[in-house]
Amino acid sequence: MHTCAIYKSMQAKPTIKDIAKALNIHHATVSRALRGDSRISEETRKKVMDYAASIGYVVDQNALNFRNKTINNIALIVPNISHNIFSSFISLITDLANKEGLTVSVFQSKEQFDIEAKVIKTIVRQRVGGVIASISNETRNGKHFEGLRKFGIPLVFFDRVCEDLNTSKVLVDNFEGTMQAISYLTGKGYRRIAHLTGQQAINVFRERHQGYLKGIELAGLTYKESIIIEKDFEIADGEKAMLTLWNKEEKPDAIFSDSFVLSAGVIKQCRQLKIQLPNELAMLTITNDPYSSLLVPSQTVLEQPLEELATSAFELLLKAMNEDSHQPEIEIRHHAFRLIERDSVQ
Amino acid sequence: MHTCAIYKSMQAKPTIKDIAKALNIHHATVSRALRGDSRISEETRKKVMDYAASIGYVVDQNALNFRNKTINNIALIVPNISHNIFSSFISLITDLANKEGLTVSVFQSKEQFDIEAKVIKTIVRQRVGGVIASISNETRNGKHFEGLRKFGIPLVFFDRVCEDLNTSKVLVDNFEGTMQAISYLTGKGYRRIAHLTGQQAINVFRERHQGYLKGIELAGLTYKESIIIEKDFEIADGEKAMLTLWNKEEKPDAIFSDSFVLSAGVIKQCRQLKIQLPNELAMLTITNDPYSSLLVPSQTVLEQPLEELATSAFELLLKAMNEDSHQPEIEIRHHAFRLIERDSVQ
DNA sequence: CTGTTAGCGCTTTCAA
DNA sequence: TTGAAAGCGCTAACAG
Repeated sequence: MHTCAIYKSMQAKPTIKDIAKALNIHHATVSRALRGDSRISEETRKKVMDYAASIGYVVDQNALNFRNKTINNIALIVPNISHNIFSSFISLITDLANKEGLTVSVFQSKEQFDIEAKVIKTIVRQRVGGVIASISNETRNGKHFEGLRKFGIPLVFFDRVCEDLNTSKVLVDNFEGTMQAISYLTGKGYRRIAHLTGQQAINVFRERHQGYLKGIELAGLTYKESIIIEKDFEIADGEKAMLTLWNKEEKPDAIFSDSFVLSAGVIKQCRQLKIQLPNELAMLTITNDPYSSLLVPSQTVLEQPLEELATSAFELLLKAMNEDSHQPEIEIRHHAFRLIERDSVQ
Repeated sequence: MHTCAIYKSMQAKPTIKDIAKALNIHHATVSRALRGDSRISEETRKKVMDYAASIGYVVDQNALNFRNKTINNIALIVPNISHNIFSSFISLITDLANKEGLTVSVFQSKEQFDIEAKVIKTIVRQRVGGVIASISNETRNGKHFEGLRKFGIPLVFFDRVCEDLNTSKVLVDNFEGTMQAISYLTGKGYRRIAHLTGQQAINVFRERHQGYLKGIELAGLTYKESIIIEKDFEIADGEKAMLTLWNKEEKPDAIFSDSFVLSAGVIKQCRQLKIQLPNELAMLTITNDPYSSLLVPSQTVLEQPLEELATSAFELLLKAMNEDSHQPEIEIRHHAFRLIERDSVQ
């Protein structure tokens, strides 16, 4: 993200001075008229408005922000824009922000720490009003986010967070939700539940794994098999994981998967191995992917409450942006998963 | 998108004047030192750099852009951020833009003309450097884009375009591609191919439908059944369309679907109707959805070359942004579909 | 090599 | 009700 290529604006845009000159009044008067200042006479106001419209005057938000030291945009950092959970989140935040007159700049870390750090530097330079972020798989601490704090740029994390940073956070109740999901499975009679998850350095995966272990423990079971995928999930990871599990002495009777993509891989592998789903193997997936219901069998899922997450994150960000103090009030919100029963569990 | 809520920046940030004062030099010298102007002595440069780093100085991009009348961001308007094709496109454009030191603001029309028009007004105010857009289903002409031209803001359309606007465009060869796809199907022996498509006012759907008709004609067939979904596609639309087609006197032996979502609905309905796929019914889908291979049967698709589209769109935008003339050179690029054979056609 | 000055587009005192 | 002047952070032209 170098900065050599910055582009000249191509065209002289009309300014309030142009209007002022044309109407033989002072540009401050024009400014006031355009903003509907009550001290300006109706006559002048109309004259200014009409002329402004006729030449296609539009206020320069850049100059405005510069002059007023205001800011009308926020930044969103996600690991991967094109992943459904994040694009849905971007969509929700964009709508909320636009309603408030805020513009949204999106950035992706591509799950890489270095890119994330670069993005943060860019964001500081841009003087955005605030940042909502979900960290990359490689991120181990939040030092690179400190630049934001130094510049008083509010930061709210969602889902994947820097636990060492004292900022507002919006979290999904991974531990609780996973534990309950496991109880749900054991309640249905499943006894050998395997867990497909991600890097344990990331809060969400660690919490889910702990919830899994707790759930197994609570049910008094002994079978515990976890496969931890260290990189970004791909379908092939699910396929491989399933193969590994099925080649073991004791085969699972249920898969608890932390990702739609992994589940898709599992299903693919099951087709290969002629495993009957859901008869021979139940599946429960964490995801809110719109296509989970299209898989065969349609997936029983633990749905992340994306709308609540987005609303909370945006609320907390706005609150922080509106606070005067340099020590913004920290708030951590938890949202519960929703279990959606479909055909992959019987 | 009202504008009442604009936020004050919370904190006094160090400026070059602070540095100048502290070091007893002129702020212009600081400015030059920071930018590595060769005229500044190594000693001064180092002093400035060190002090700047020590107080955490970061240049104010806002002020920079204002002063230089430069712009370092572009806007992206899509119908729906969370639709895979668009989020993938956003992802690609974001990476290309960031490499050039440009920031990307995303907007979505939600397939609504009114929102699209509002978004464009916002973008003009923001004085972005350029716009890449794909229009909403409701958009019938490009008058609301004229504001951009008036301000010399370059505009490049991709995929869904305003045909009345003389701007650069990046298109998929819908007519050609569809025609070839139909030939592919007829070559495989299919004789009753139905077409599921969208509003004929939108270039992509109209072109595909024309390609479909041409393909049928070329094969000397008589069966022609099209179902046109007027709104944003949903799974239920695919289900309903399939039901309608199957209830007709003459049933199709192949479905040519303009959307992954519609195909998903078709498959769902086929399961309901106990139609054997692909034996009783072949399917060919236009999409580059990463999950088309996960459907059962995995979908033979006409893939949109998203990377090429994004690269082209960005190239054309950059070119337009770099041109001095007020009459930018218009370029229209076409990209071909790629046929990916899977199991839904035998 | 460095300082001076002016100004980008806009708003906000202060004055009239 | 309007005008005049100053200044946000930065750079560039000119001078020294």
